[in-house]
Amino acid sequence: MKETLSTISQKTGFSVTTVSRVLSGQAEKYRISERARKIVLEEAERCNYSPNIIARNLRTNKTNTIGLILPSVSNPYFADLSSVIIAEANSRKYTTIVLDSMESESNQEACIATLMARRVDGIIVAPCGTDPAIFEEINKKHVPVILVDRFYEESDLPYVTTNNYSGGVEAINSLIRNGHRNIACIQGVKTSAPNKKRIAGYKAAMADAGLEDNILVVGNEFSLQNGYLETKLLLNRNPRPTAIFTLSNTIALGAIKAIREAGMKIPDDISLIAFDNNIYMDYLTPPISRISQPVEDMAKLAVKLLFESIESHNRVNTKLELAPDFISRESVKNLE
Amino acid sequence: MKETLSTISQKTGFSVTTVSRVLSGQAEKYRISERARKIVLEEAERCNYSPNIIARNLRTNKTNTIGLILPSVSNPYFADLSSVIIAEANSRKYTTIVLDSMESESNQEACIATLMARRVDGIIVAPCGTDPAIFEEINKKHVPVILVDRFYEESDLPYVTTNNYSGGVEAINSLIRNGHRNIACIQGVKTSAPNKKRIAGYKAAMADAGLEDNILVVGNEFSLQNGYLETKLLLNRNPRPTAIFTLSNTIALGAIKAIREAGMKIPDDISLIAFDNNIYMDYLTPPISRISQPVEDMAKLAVKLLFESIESHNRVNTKLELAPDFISRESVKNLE
DNA sequence: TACTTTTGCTCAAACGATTGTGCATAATTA
DNA sequence: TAATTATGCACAATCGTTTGAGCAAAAGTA
Repeated sequence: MKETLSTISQKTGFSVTTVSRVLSGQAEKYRISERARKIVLEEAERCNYSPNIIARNLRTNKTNTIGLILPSVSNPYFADLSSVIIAEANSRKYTTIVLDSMESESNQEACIATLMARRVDGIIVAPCGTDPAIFEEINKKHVPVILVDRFYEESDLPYVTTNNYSGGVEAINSLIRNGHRNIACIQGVKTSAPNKKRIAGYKAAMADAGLEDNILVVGNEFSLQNGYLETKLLLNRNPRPTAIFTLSNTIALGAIKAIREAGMKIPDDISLIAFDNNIYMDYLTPPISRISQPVEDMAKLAVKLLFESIESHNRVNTKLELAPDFISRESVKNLE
Repeated sequence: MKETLSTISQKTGFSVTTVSRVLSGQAEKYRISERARKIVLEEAERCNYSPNIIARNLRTNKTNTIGLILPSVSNPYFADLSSVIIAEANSRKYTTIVLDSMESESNQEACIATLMARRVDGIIVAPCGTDPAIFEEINKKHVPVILVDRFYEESDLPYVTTNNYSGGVEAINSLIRNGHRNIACIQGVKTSAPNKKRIAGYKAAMADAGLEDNILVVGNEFSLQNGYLETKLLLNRNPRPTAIFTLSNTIALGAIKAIREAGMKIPDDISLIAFDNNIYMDYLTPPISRISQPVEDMAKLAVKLLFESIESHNRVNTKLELAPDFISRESVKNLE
């Protein structure tokens, strides 16, 4: 492990330059003789040489590393996302540094500082907060930034997200088709763009059906607890909603907990539709109807955009919305 | 961002050395005057200086980075583990590189090569495969290695894991207390130590109850599909087991799927107990009795051990088994 | 006044790679 | 044979930081 170009140079008698060129595959370009190549390669093999990437990074001013900032690494949705991103980056010979902002803007700033100090070649982020300024500056002056899942509507930062509006519309329309009129929605972080779009879809679909007066949006966090508490309150309302639309998988679990505690059954006593997809949702009783985000496609596209940007040394300004899938299960009662 | 010690040196008139010492908090130690400190700090502030960590790493031969290799980044169990490890490392000013071996030894070797080339200061790994040699060599010659979850019985590499044996015993005893005699077990990767220990616990508890003849172990993968297929077969056996013990959460989901397809109900027609804990298990119908691993404690201890090793420049040889929790729910029928 | 100690700072090497340029020698051509 | 071109390699600078050693000038002491 103490093997360097210099030690190989000494062993073989060739200069560090020559050794470097052979080992970095530039032998052809710099006309290194077959003989020299062979000797150098054999010595490198023998001593198990592994180039010091730190030194290379310093010299080339490239780290072959990307940064990934997520609001919650352990959330299954983001765990899936990171899994795909890590794999995609890896297939391009890049390493990923995953950081957790824990839904806090100050943590997020610390994450950014870490990534900038480590001179990553690009950043993929599901941002928290409402101010795009810091990412815009980085994107303009330093390294490319691609937003994923969450984005800033007023900014021209590139992003890949689900078509959250149509997801909201689809969810509500399916409820309306089943005769529901009194549909409540439990939201997550109010200021996040996906949340806003889903709410917009919900409201538009309700309005289209002439149900403006029944619009009811509660909650403020993408968490189980939020789902639980808000559902408790919803179940006490008069009239009680016949259906609940939860804007995340965690909120859905909280809602289920509250519904059970009230001794009620899904879908007989109340219907439920959720955003997000997780395999376990099919194993709940009943399986939950849901709006599934194309996580793998989103992750792959985000990486693709990032590398376009890195390799071209230009910024992209692509904004992509991928269509969600509606997965119909048995958590919605037909009231007609 | 093009700000370096050298540019600050030029602006302020102090040498690069002095600037470096002020900015790295060594002013006291090297008797830099208050006046000089102030000037340098102000200039650094003004131009928004951020040290080039790559250069620092090269010079100090430390990267303040640890590597984490997992068999499946998206598996909720490992997602939880990585979340805690990332946070713990971060609180010690370390960055984590997460890599996915995808349960393949050749991938695992590639991961190791990546981490060594990047000169991480230490490695935490839930290894796959049965050969500890490569990790032993790294641990001996290069950087400290701590195993987590999975480990090698014959090796003296340090590890933190669950007491999988007692977990197996507890699961089976609880079934036996409920009158079960015909208990099948669906395992994961046969060669992994946790799997072996769980099986050993299962067999010991069965034997203690005089049920050697009823011992039945099937399966070979920590996956939903394995759980599904093996359960299909188990349900066709004669006599059919009255209870199934699945060695992971994914296997449990597969078992549930097969049981449902057969038109059977848990626990009325068959009982189920699983290894691993996930919040959604409480929301299944019925909630699943399970052996919960202390993921957070394991992660924190693994990080603690790693840093002991890094900071002391010595290897630790601690081997820790943490007691699992038995979470009793309604997936087990009392046959008596 | 002369010597010692402290203060405040700089020099220059080092970490390990990459890379533009240059220089012999060998091979080719005229 | 002389001029030209091709071949094969090495020199030395560079990336931005850290750090042991050293050296004036200022302050303290005798």
